[in-house]
Amino acid sequence: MGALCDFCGEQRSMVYCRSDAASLCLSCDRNVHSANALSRRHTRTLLCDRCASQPAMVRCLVENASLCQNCDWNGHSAGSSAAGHKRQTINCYSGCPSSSELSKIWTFVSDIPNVAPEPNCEQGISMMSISDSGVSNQDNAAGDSSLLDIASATLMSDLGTAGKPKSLIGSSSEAGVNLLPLATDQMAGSVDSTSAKVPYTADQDMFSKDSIYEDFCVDDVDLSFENYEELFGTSHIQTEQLFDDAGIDSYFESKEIPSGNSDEQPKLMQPVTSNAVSADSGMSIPGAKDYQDCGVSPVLLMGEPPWHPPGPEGSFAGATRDDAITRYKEKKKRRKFDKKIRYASRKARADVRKRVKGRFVKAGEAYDYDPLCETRSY
DNA sequence: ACCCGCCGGTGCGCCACAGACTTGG
DNA sequence: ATCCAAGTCTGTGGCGCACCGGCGG
Repeated sequence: MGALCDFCGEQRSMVYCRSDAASLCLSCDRNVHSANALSRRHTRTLLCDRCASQPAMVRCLVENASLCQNCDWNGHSAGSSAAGHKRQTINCYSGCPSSSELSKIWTFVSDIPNVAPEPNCEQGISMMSISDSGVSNQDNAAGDSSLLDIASATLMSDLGTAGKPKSLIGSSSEAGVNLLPLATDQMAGSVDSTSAKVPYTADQDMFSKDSIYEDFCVDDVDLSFENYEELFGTSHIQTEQLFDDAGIDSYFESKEIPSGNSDEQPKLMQPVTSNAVSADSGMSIPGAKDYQDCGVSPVLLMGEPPWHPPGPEGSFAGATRDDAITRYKEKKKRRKFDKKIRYASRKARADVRKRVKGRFVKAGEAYDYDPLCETRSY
Protein backbone atom coordinates (compact mmCIF):
# COMPACT_ATOMS: atom_id res chain seq x y z
CA MET A 1 0.00 0.00 0.00
CA GLY A 2 1.18 3.51 -0.68
CA ALA A 3 2.61 5.70 2.01
CA LEU A 4 0.57 8.10 4.00
CA CYS A 5 0.51 11.79 3.27
CA ASP A 6 3.60 13.51 4.58
CA PHE A 7 1.51 16.43 5.69
CA CYS A 8 -1.55 15.04 7.42
CA GLY A 9 -0.24 11.56 7.94
CA GLU A 10 -3.74 10.22 7.57
CA GLN A 11 -4.73 10.06 3.95
CA ARG A 12 -2.99 7.98 1.38
CA SER A 13 -0.45 10.04 -0.48
CA MET A 14 -1.21 10.36 -4.14
CA VAL A 15 0.97 13.06 -5.59
CA TYR A 16 4.57 13.98 -5.17
CA CYS A 17 5.92 17.50 -4.92
CA ARG A 18 9.56 17.73 -5.84
CA SER A 19 9.96 21.17 -4.45
CA ASP A 20 8.77 20.04 -1.06
CA ALA A 21 10.15 16.56 -1.42
CA ALA A 22 6.85 15.41 -0.05
CA SER A 23 4.19 12.89 -0.85
CA LEU A 24 0.79 14.39 -0.33
CA CYS A 25 -2.83 13.45 -0.44
CA LEU A 26 -4.86 15.57 -2.81
CA SER A 27 -6.46 17.50 -0.01
CA CYS A 28 -3.16 18.50 1.53
CA ASP A 29 -1.74 19.13 -1.90
CA ARG A 30 -4.34 21.77 -2.46
CA ASN A 31 -4.01 23.19 1.00
CA VAL A 32 -0.26 23.37 0.93
CA HIS A 33 0.04 24.68 -2.59
CA SER A 34 -2.63 27.28 -2.30
CA ALA A 35 -0.71 29.04 0.44
CA ASN A 36 1.02 31.57 -1.77
CA ALA A 37 2.11 32.36 -5.27
CA LEU A 38 5.40 30.58 -4.87
CA SER A 39 3.97 27.38 -3.61
CA ARG A 40 1.47 27.40 -6.43
CA ARG A 41 4.38 27.14 -8.80
CA HIS A 42 5.46 23.83 -7.35
CA THR A 43 5.14 21.14 -9.90
CA ARG A 44 3.57 17.91 -8.79
CA THR A 45 2.88 14.59 -10.34
CA LEU A 46 1.54 11.20 -9.45
CA LEU A 47 3.38 9.01 -7.03
CA CYS A 48 5.05 5.91 -8.38
CA ASP A 49 2.78 2.91 -8.04
CA ARG A 50 5.66 0.60 -7.46
CA CYS A 51 7.99 2.21 -4.97
CA ALA A 52 5.48 4.75 -3.69
CA SER A 53 8.31 7.06 -2.86
CA GLN A 54 9.26 8.73 -6.10
CA PRO A 55 7.35 10.82 -8.62
CA ALA A 56 5.90 8.83 -11.45
CA MET A 57 7.05 9.78 -14.89
CA VAL A 58 5.49 7.26 -17.18
CA ARG A 59 2.37 5.20 -17.27
CA CYS A 60 2.73 1.59 -18.36
CA LEU A 61 -0.36 0.85 -20.38
CA VAL A 62 0.13 -2.84 -20.07
CA GLU A 63 0.59 -2.99 -16.35
CA ASN A 64 -1.73 -0.08 -15.61
CA ALA A 65 0.89 1.34 -13.37
CA SER A 66 2.49 4.72 -12.96
CA LEU A 67 6.20 4.38 -12.61
CA CYS A 68 9.07 6.53 -11.58
CA GLN A 69 12.15 6.51 -13.73
CA ASN A 70 13.93 3.87 -11.71
CA CYS A 71 11.01 1.51 -11.51
CA ASP A 72 10.40 2.09 -15.18
CA TRP A 73 13.95 1.23 -16.06
CA ASN A 74 14.02 -1.76 -13.83
CA GLY A 75 10.73 -3.01 -15.11
CA HIS A 76 11.19 -2.22 -18.75
CA SER A 77 14.87 -2.46 -19.32
CA ALA A 78 16.03 -3.85 -22.59
CA GLY A 79 15.98 -7.59 -22.54
CA SER A 80 13.29 -7.91 -19.96
CA SER A 81 9.99 -9.44 -20.87
CA ALA A 82 8.32 -6.11 -20.29
CA ALA A 83 10.65 -4.17 -22.51
CA GLY A 84 8.05 -3.78 -25.20
CA HIS A 85 5.34 -2.40 -22.97
CA LYS A 86 3.69 0.72 -24.22
CA ARG A 87 4.19 3.62 -21.93
CA GLN A 88 3.07 7.18 -22.00
CA THR A 89 4.31 10.21 -20.22
CA ILE A 90 2.63 11.48 -17.14
CA ASN A 91 2.20 15.20 -16.96
CA CYS A 92 2.95 17.12 -13.88
CA TYR A 93 1.05 20.21 -12.95
CA SER A 94 1.24 23.31 -10.87
CA GLY A 95 -1.42 25.51 -9.41
CA CYS A 96 -4.45 24.22 -7.58
CA PRO A 97 -6.45 21.96 -9.82
CA SER A 98 -9.65 20.47 -8.53
CA SER A 99 -10.19 16.76 -8.37
CA SER A 100 -12.22 16.88 -11.53
CA GLU A 101 -9.47 18.71 -13.28
CA LEU A 102 -6.95 16.23 -12.06
CA SER A 103 -9.08 13.45 -13.35
CA LYS A 104 -8.75 15.06 -16.74
CA ILE A 105 -5.05 15.38 -16.41
CA TRP A 106 -4.76 11.78 -15.41
CA THR A 107 -7.59 10.06 -17.16
CA PHE A 108 -6.21 6.71 -16.17
CA VAL A 109 -6.72 7.40 -12.48
CA SER A 110 -10.23 6.46 -11.61
CA ASP A 111 -10.23 7.03 -7.90
CA ILE A 112 -9.26 10.62 -7.52
CA PRO A 113 -10.99 11.66 -4.35
CA ASN A 114 -13.08 14.77 -4.25
CA VAL A 115 -11.22 17.73 -2.94
CA ALA A 116 -12.94 20.78 -1.65
CA PRO A 117 -11.99 23.81 -3.70
CA GLU A 118 -9.53 26.10 -2.07
CA PRO A 119 -10.80 29.67 -2.01
CA ASN A 120 -7.37 30.98 -2.81
CA CYS A 121 -7.29 28.99 -5.96
CA GLU A 122 -10.59 29.76 -7.49
CA GLN A 123 -9.15 32.30 -9.75
CA GLY A 124 -6.26 30.18 -10.67
CA ILE A 125 -8.45 27.39 -11.75
CA SER A 126 -10.69 29.55 -13.78
CA MET A 127 -7.76 30.97 -15.59
CA MET A 128 -6.33 27.62 -16.26
CA SER A 129 -5.46 27.16 -19.83
CA ILE A 130 -3.07 25.44 -22.04
CA SER A 131 -2.36 27.40 -25.09
CA ASP A 132 0.46 25.63 -26.70
CA SER A 133 0.10 22.01 -26.21
CA GLY A 134 1.04 20.83 -29.58
CA VAL A 135 -1.45 18.09 -29.04
CA SER A 136 -4.94 19.34 -29.35
CA ASN A 137 -8.29 17.82 -29.21
CA GLN A 138 -10.72 20.29 -30.62
CA ASP A 139 -13.59 17.91 -30.40
CA ASN A 140 -13.57 17.70 -26.72
CA ALA A 141 -16.84 19.04 -25.50
CA ALA A 142 -15.89 19.68 -21.94
CA GLY A 143 -15.83 23.34 -21.05
CA ASP A 144 -12.32 23.46 -19.73
CA SER A 145 -11.18 20.69 -21.88
CA SER A 146 -7.96 22.29 -22.77
CA LEU A 147 -6.61 20.43 -19.87
CA LEU A 148 -7.44 17.15 -21.32
CA ASP A 149 -5.61 17.79 -24.46
CA ILE A 150 -2.31 17.58 -22.88
CA ALA A 151 -3.20 15.84 -19.94
CA SER A 152 -3.94 12.75 -20.94
CA ALA A 153 -0.46 12.43 -21.62
CA THR A 154 1.45 12.14 -24.71
CA LEU A 155 2.31 8.79 -25.98
CA MET A 156 5.95 8.35 -25.53
CA SER A 157 6.54 7.96 -29.17
CA ASP A 158 5.19 11.41 -29.71
CA LEU A 159 8.13 12.84 -27.98
CA GLY A 160 10.40 10.58 -29.80
CA THR A 161 9.15 11.45 -33.21
CA ALA A 162 8.01 14.99 -32.92
CA GLY A 163 10.51 17.26 -34.44
CA LYS A 164 10.29 20.12 -32.03
CA PRO A 165 8.17 19.42 -29.05
CA LYS A 166 6.77 22.65 -27.83
CA SER A 167 7.34 23.76 -24.36
CA LEU A 168 4.34 24.05 -22.19
CA ILE A 169 6.15 25.86 -19.52
CA GLY A 170 5.11 29.40 -19.23
CA SER A 171 2.49 29.06 -21.83
CA SER A 172 -0.34 29.08 -19.43
CA SER A 173 -1.76 32.02 -17.69
CA GLU A 174 0.16 33.13 -14.73
CA ALA A 175 -2.10 31.91 -12.05
CA GLY A 176 -3.41 28.97 -13.83
CA VAL A 177 -2.65 25.37 -13.60
CA ASN A 178 0.29 24.49 -15.70
CA LEU A 179 0.64 21.11 -17.13
CA LEU A 180 4.17 20.12 -17.59
CA PRO A 181 4.84 17.12 -19.70
CA LEU A 182 7.43 14.92 -18.24
CA ALA A 183 10.15 14.06 -20.55
CA THR A 184 10.62 10.43 -20.99
CA ASP A 185 13.10 8.03 -22.14
CA GLN A 186 12.28 6.65 -25.46
CA MET A 187 13.45 3.30 -24.55
CA ALA A 188 14.06 1.01 -27.40
CA GLY A 189 11.15 -1.15 -28.21
CA SER A 190 8.97 0.46 -25.66
CA VAL A 191 6.56 2.08 -27.97
CA ASP A 192 4.54 0.90 -30.80
CA SER A 193 5.30 3.45 -33.44
CA THR A 194 2.06 2.76 -35.19
CA SER A 195 0.19 4.28 -32.35
CA ALA A 196 2.16 7.44 -32.36
CA LYS A 197 0.60 10.81 -32.96
CA VAL A 198 -2.78 9.66 -31.86
CA PRO A 199 -4.00 12.24 -29.43
CA TYR A 200 -5.50 10.54 -26.53
CA THR A 201 -9.01 11.46 -25.57
CA ALA A 202 -11.37 10.26 -22.99
CA ASP A 203 -13.27 8.44 -25.67
CA GLN A 204 -10.24 6.53 -26.65
CA ASP A 205 -9.75 4.83 -23.43
CA MET A 206 -7.27 2.40 -24.74
CA PHE A 207 -6.41 1.16 -21.34
CA SER A 208 -8.52 0.05 -18.52
CA LYS A 209 -9.78 2.57 -16.11
CA ASP A 210 -9.74 0.06 -13.38
CA SER A 211 -8.22 1.56 -10.37
CA ILE A 212 -4.55 1.80 -10.77
CA TYR A 213 -4.35 1.63 -7.07
CA GLU A 214 -6.04 -1.64 -6.61
CA ASP A 215 -2.66 -3.16 -6.77
CA PHE A 216 -0.99 -0.13 -5.39
CA CYS A 217 1.07 -2.05 -3.02
CA VAL A 218 4.64 -2.82 -2.50
CA ASP A 219 6.28 -5.26 -0.30
CA ASP A 220 6.72 -4.24 3.23
CA VAL A 221 10.20 -3.04 2.81
CA ASP A 222 11.90 0.10 3.78
CA LEU A 223 11.85 2.34 0.79
CA SER A 224 14.16 4.91 2.14
CA PHE A 225 17.04 6.12 0.08
CA GLU A 226 19.49 4.37 2.24
CA ASN A 227 18.82 1.04 0.66
CA TYR A 228 18.15 2.43 -2.72
CA GLU A 229 20.60 0.24 -4.47
CA GLU A 230 19.47 -2.78 -2.63
CA LEU A 231 15.98 -2.18 -3.86
CA PHE A 232 16.71 -1.04 -7.32
CA GLY A 233 19.72 -3.00 -8.16
CA THR A 234 22.06 -1.23 -10.48
CA SER A 235 19.92 1.63 -11.49
CA HIS A 236 21.69 4.04 -9.26
CA ILE A 237 25.00 3.31 -10.78
CA GLN A 238 23.47 3.51 -14.14
CA THR A 239 22.24 6.93 -13.34
CA GLU A 240 25.69 7.93 -12.30
CA GLN A 241 27.07 6.78 -15.55
CA LEU A 242 24.94 9.22 -17.32
CA PHE A 243 27.03 12.09 -16.17
CA ASP A 244 30.13 10.53 -17.33
CA ASP A 245 32.22 13.35 -18.60
CA ALA A 246 32.93 11.86 -21.93
CA GLY A 247 29.47 10.57 -22.34
CA ILE A 248 27.61 13.78 -21.86
CA ASP A 249 28.20 15.18 -25.25
CA SER A 250 27.36 12.01 -26.93
CA TYR A 251 23.93 12.13 -25.42
CA PHE A 252 23.25 15.48 -26.89
CA GLU A 253 23.63 14.06 -30.29
CA SER A 254 20.74 12.67 -32.14
CA LYS A 255 21.45 9.08 -32.63
CA GLU A 256 19.72 5.98 -33.61
CA ILE A 257 19.18 3.39 -31.03
CA PRO A 258 18.58 -0.24 -31.65
CA SER A 259 14.99 -1.16 -31.22
CA GLY A 260 13.91 -3.93 -28.99
CA ASN A 261 11.08 -4.57 -31.35
CA SER A 262 12.33 -5.81 -34.65
CA ASP A 263 9.23 -4.52 -36.38
CA GLU A 264 9.91 -0.98 -35.44
CA GLN A 265 11.86 1.60 -37.22
CA PRO A 266 14.75 2.92 -35.24
CA LYS A 267 13.90 6.12 -33.48
CA LEU A 268 15.91 9.24 -33.45
CA MET A 269 16.79 10.45 -30.05
CA GLN A 270 15.83 14.02 -29.42
CA PRO A 271 18.46 16.53 -28.56
CA VAL A 272 18.16 17.74 -25.05
CA THR A 273 17.50 21.23 -26.14
CA SER A 274 14.19 20.24 -27.51
CA ASN A 275 12.93 19.13 -24.22
CA ALA A 276 10.34 21.27 -22.63
CA VAL A 277 11.61 20.83 -19.16
CA SER A 278 15.05 22.01 -19.90
CA ALA A 279 13.65 25.39 -20.61
CA ASP A 280 11.83 25.46 -17.35
CA SER A 281 14.57 24.49 -15.06
CA GLY A 282 17.34 26.34 -16.75
CA MET A 283 19.20 23.15 -16.39
CA SER A 284 22.69 22.92 -17.58
CA ILE A 285 24.29 19.62 -18.12
CA PRO A 286 26.23 18.20 -16.46
CA GLY A 287 25.75 20.38 -13.46
CA ALA A 288 22.13 19.58 -13.46
CA LYS A 289 20.83 20.14 -10.03
CA ASP A 290 17.49 21.40 -11.09
CA TYR A 291 16.33 18.30 -12.76
CA GLN A 292 14.21 17.48 -9.82
CA ASP A 293 11.96 20.40 -10.34
CA CYS A 294 9.52 18.68 -12.56
CA GLY A 295 10.48 15.19 -11.74
CA VAL A 296 12.62 14.95 -14.73
CA SER A 297 15.96 13.51 -14.26
CA PRO A 298 18.72 14.45 -16.61
CA VAL A 299 18.81 10.83 -17.53
CA LEU A 300 15.47 11.12 -19.16
CA LEU A 301 16.45 14.30 -20.81
CA MET A 302 19.23 12.45 -22.39
CA GLY A 303 16.77 10.11 -23.91
CA GLU A 304 18.45 6.83 -23.66
CA PRO A 305 19.51 5.16 -20.49
CA PRO A 306 23.24 5.42 -20.53
CA TRP A 307 23.92 1.80 -19.97
CA HIS A 308 22.18 0.94 -23.12
CA PRO A 309 24.60 -0.54 -25.59
CA PRO A 310 25.75 2.23 -27.85
CA GLY A 311 24.56 2.29 -31.37
CA PRO A 312 26.75 1.58 -34.34
CA GLU A 313 27.90 5.17 -34.40
CA GLY A 314 28.34 5.30 -30.68
CA SER A 315 30.58 8.15 -29.80
CA PHE A 316 33.00 6.31 -27.66
CA ALA A 317 34.46 2.89 -27.55
CA GLY A 318 34.28 0.60 -24.60
CA ALA A 319 37.64 1.42 -23.13
CA THR A 320 37.11 5.13 -23.39
CA ARG A 321 33.73 4.77 -21.87
CA ASP A 322 35.08 2.75 -18.98
CA ASP A 323 37.66 5.40 -18.34
CA ALA A 324 35.05 8.07 -18.40
CA ILE A 325 32.82 6.09 -16.09
CA THR A 326 35.65 5.71 -13.66
CA ARG A 327 36.29 9.42 -13.76
CA TYR A 328 32.69 10.18 -13.20
CA LYS A 329 32.40 7.83 -10.27
CA GLU A 330 35.30 9.55 -8.64
CA LYS A 331 33.61 12.86 -9.12
CA LYS A 332 30.35 11.50 -7.91
CA LYS A 333 31.84 10.69 -4.57
CA ARG A 334 32.32 14.36 -3.98
CA ARG A 335 28.99 15.49 -5.19
CA LYS A 336 25.47 15.35 -3.96
CA PHE A 337 23.35 14.77 -6.97
CA ASP A 338 21.02 12.63 -5.01
CA LYS A 339 20.44 15.00 -2.17
CA LYS A 340 17.36 13.92 -0.41
CA ILE A 341 15.37 16.26 1.75
CA ARG A 342 14.94 14.44 5.00
CA TYR A 343 13.07 17.06 6.90
CA ALA A 344 10.61 19.04 4.88
CA SER A 345 9.91 21.28 7.81
CA ARG A 346 13.52 22.36 7.94
CA LYS A 347 13.54 22.97 4.27
CA ALA A 348 10.41 25.04 4.62
CA ARG A 349 12.08 27.16 7.24
CA ALA A 350 15.26 27.53 5.28
CA ASP A 351 13.23 28.53 2.26
CA VAL A 352 11.84 31.53 4.06
CA ARG A 353 14.73 32.42 6.31
CA LYS A 354 16.32 35.79 5.83
CA ARG A 355 20.00 35.91 4.92
CA VAL A 356 23.04 38.06 4.65
CA LYS A 357 25.29 36.99 1.86
CA GLY A 358 23.67 33.62 1.88
CA ARG A 359 24.07 33.07 5.56
CA PHE A 360 21.15 32.84 7.89
CA VAL A 361 20.71 35.77 10.19
CA LYS A 362 19.13 35.98 13.58
CA ALA A 363 15.49 36.86 13.64
CA GLY A 364 15.02 40.59 13.67
CA GLU A 365 18.48 41.40 12.48
CA ALA A 366 19.33 43.18 9.27
CA TYR A 367 19.29 41.06 6.16
CA ASP A 368 20.05 41.52 2.53
CA TYR A 369 17.91 38.75 1.16
CA ASP A 370 14.41 37.68 1.98
CA PRO A 371 13.29 34.68 -0.05
CA LEU A 372 9.67 35.68 0.36
CA CYS A 373 9.80 39.22 -0.91
CA GLU A 374 13.41 39.75 -1.87
CA THR A 375 13.55 42.96 0.04
CA ARG A 376 16.30 44.37 2.12
CA SER A 377 16.04 45.59 5.63
CA TYR A 378 18.59 48.33 5.06
C1' DA B 1 57.86 22.44 -24.03
C1' DC B 2 57.00 25.23 -20.28
C1' DC B 3 55.05 29.02 -17.63
C1' DC B 4 51.58 32.30 -16.54
C1' DG B 5 47.10 34.50 -16.23
C1' DC B 6 42.30 34.15 -17.14
C1' DC B 7 37.91 31.90 -17.05
C1' DG B 8 34.25 28.77 -15.90
C1' DG B 9 32.84 24.88 -13.20
C1' DT B 10 32.69 22.80 -8.80
C1' DG B 11 32.85 21.89 -3.78
C1' DC B 12 32.70 23.45 0.75
C1' DG B 13 31.95 26.17 4.90
C1' DC B 14 29.28 29.50 7.07
C1' DC B 15 25.11 31.12 9.33
C1' DA B 16 20.31 30.51 12.75
C1' DC B 17 17.29 27.65 14.63
C1' DA B 18 13.33 24.11 14.85
C1' DG B 19 12.98 19.71 15.75
C1' DA B 20 14.96 15.19 16.31
C1' DC B 21 17.63 12.74 19.32
C1' DT B 22 20.16 11.53 23.62
C1' DT B 23 20.93 11.54 28.39
C1' DG B 24 20.04 11.68 33.20
C1' DG B 25 16.98 11.92 37.05
C1' DA C 1 9.51 0.30 32.88
C1' DT C 2 7.94 4.75 31.94
C1' DC C 3 7.92 9.65 31.85
C1' DC C 4 9.85 14.21 31.63
C1' DA C 5 13.15 17.92 31.36
C1' DA C 6 17.43 19.45 29.81
C1' DG C 7 21.09 19.28 26.78
C1' DT C 8 23.07 18.05 22.26
C1' DC C 9 22.99 17.22 17.46
C1' DT C 10 21.22 17.57 12.74
C1' DG C 11 19.84 19.54 8.53
C1' DT C 12 18.18 23.19 5.73
C1' DG C 13 19.54 27.07 1.35
C1' DG C 14 22.16 31.01 -0.66
C1' DC C 15 26.41 33.09 -0.95
C1' DG C 16 31.40 33.75 -1.19
C1' DC C 17 35.65 31.81 -1.58
C1' DA C 18 39.13 28.43 -2.84
C1' DC C 19 40.42 25.05 -5.87
C1' DC C 20 40.86 22.79 -10.28
C1' DG C 21 41.29 22.04 -15.25
C1' DG C 22 41.21 23.94 -19.79
C1' DC C 23 42.72 27.36 -22.83
C1' DG C 24 45.44 30.93 -25.07
C1' DG C 25 49.41 33.97 -25.17
